Amino acid sequence: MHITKDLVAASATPLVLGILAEGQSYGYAILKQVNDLSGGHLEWTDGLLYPLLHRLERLGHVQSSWDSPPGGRRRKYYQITDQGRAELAEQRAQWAAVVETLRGVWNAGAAPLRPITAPGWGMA
Amino acid sequence: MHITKDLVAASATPLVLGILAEGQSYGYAILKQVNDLSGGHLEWTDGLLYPLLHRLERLGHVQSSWDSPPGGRRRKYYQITDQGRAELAEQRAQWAAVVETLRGVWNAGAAPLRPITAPGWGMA
DNA sequence: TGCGATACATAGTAGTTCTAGGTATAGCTG
DNA sequence: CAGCTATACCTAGAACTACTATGTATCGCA
Repeated sequence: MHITKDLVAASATPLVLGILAEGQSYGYAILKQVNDLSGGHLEWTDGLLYPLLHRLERLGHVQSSWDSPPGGRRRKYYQITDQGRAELAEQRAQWAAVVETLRGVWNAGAAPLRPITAPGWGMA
Repeated sequence: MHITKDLVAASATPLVLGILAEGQSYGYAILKQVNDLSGGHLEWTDGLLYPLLHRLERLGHVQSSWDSPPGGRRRKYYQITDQGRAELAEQRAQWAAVVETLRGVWNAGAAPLRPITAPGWGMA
């Protein structure tokens, strides 16, 4: 399944912030993790991720620091900031609102009487 | 709550197709319906909707026909095509995949042991 | 020593989108 | 009937964004 550009764009920031909320990571690892977590549906390239990380840093949502161990490749580790956690909460709320709206439309014809409350979609 | 541009863009097509899947409608009514259904979170302008409807028509997802009753304003009614229904199903599947991925990330730290299967998110 | 994987970066094009403006009419109010 | 608001539709072009293509460098392995 190919995911449309718009959906990829809309989910990119919350995905990265969500991953970093669990612990610091670096570009290449995030890339692999997203491609893995999505079951291969989201096919991110590094050209998508690095500019996004730079933007998040510019906005103050993440911080970076280089790690250059003697016997290994240099990596730029990113960690989420308090401001980034606030942004993540905000994004989750927005996603919840939009998903709720979509479900309202999609379920209107299909199952009008089913009372639906999905788990895991509460506001952060 | 202000919804980001990207999320608005990503949800616009599935919303319109979803609304038209329940019956034909016209631009102005769709506009009101979306603003209403989203609880005011999605604030669409006509400048967003009309070009979108034109694009959907160009792609063959919807068909339009003018209605100009003697004692009323002219309206351009849109109805979904078979191809449009297929597209809607595809979009639902994509949304399900992305939402699933996001939930995987977001729940990882919060509730690792909860087995989650949301209702209403099956592929069309 | 050559290749694939790891790791990061960005210039510039190619594309999209949203603002701002335009047309027109119905219906209400004074 | 003049003026206003709501209804109803449309689009040019500026303003913005994102993705492709390309570049650098090192490690591990055969």
